[in-house]
Amino acid sequence: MASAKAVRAVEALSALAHEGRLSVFRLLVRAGPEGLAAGDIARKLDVLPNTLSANLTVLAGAGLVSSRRDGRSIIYKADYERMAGLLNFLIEDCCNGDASICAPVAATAARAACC
Amino acid sequence: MASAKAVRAVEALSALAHEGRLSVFRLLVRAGPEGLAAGDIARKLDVLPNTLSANLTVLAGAGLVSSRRDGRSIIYKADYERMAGLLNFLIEDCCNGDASICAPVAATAARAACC
DNA sequence: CTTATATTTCTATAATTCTGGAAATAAGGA
DNA sequence: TCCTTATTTCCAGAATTATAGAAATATAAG
Repeated sequence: MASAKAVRAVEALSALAHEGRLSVFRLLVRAGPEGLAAGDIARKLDVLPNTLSANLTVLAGAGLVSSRRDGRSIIYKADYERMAGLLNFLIEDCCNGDASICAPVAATAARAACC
Repeated sequence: MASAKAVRAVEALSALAHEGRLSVFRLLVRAGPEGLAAGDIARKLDVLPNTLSANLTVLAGAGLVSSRRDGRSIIYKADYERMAGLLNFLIEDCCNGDASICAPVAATAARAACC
C-alpha cells in the first residue's frame, strides 16, 4: 500500500545505499552540471568499467543521474532536481506542525541554504 | 577507502531503503519525541511483530531510532539529530562553491526551514 | 577496412537481505 | 505460581543484489 512517492524514494535511497554508488553520485555532484565521462569516473574511483556501468545504470534508473553520448564517451551528470526531491521527501514529514520537534533538521536545512 | 562518515551514511541509507522500514521511520518522525510502542506500530502498519522487530533493529543499528522500555512495552522514537546528520551529509557536497549549481537543493532546504 | 578506445551486455557465482513460523524472554496481573 | 501480553531471537528457505570475466556494441582514427 505504499504510495508511488514512497516507492520512488525507496528506489533513490536503495541506489545511494551502496558505497560504490554513493561515491559515484557524490563525485558527479561535485563535478557539476558538465558531468564526467564514465571512463574518467572509473579512473578516479578505481573501479572496473563493467562494475561502474552497472552502478551507473542503477543510479540512472533511480533518476539520480542522466547521461549523454559525446563521441566515444558517455557523459554522466547528477540530477539536482531529483536529489532535491528526495531531500524534500525526507524532510516533508518531519515537522508536522511542531517546530520544536525538528529543530536539528531545520538547522541543517538552514546551513544548506548558504549556497 | 570509504570514510567512516560515508560508511555511516550508507548504513542509514540502507536502513531507509526499504518500504517497511521507511514507513516505520516516517511514522515515528510524525509521532514526535514521545515515540510509539512497538505494538502500536505493528498495528498501525499491519506488520508481523517479528518482522517489525527486525526492521526496528536495523533502524536502531543505523542510529535512526532509539528505544526505552515502559512496562511490557518498548517505546521507539526517531532520532532527529541523526536524521539531520544524514541530510547534512547528502547536502554537504552539493554546493562546492558554486551556488548556481545546486539551486533546486537550496530551494528545498529553504522550504524545510519553515518549521 | 582494420584497429584502438569506450562502454555496455551477458552470464554465472557469491553474498546479502528478506520473510515468517516457532520458540524464548520479559513484565505485569490474578 | 500461573497466565496473559509484549517483544525479541532463532532459524531456514526464498528472493534479491553484487561482482567480475568474457563477449558484444558503438564510435573514431589511420
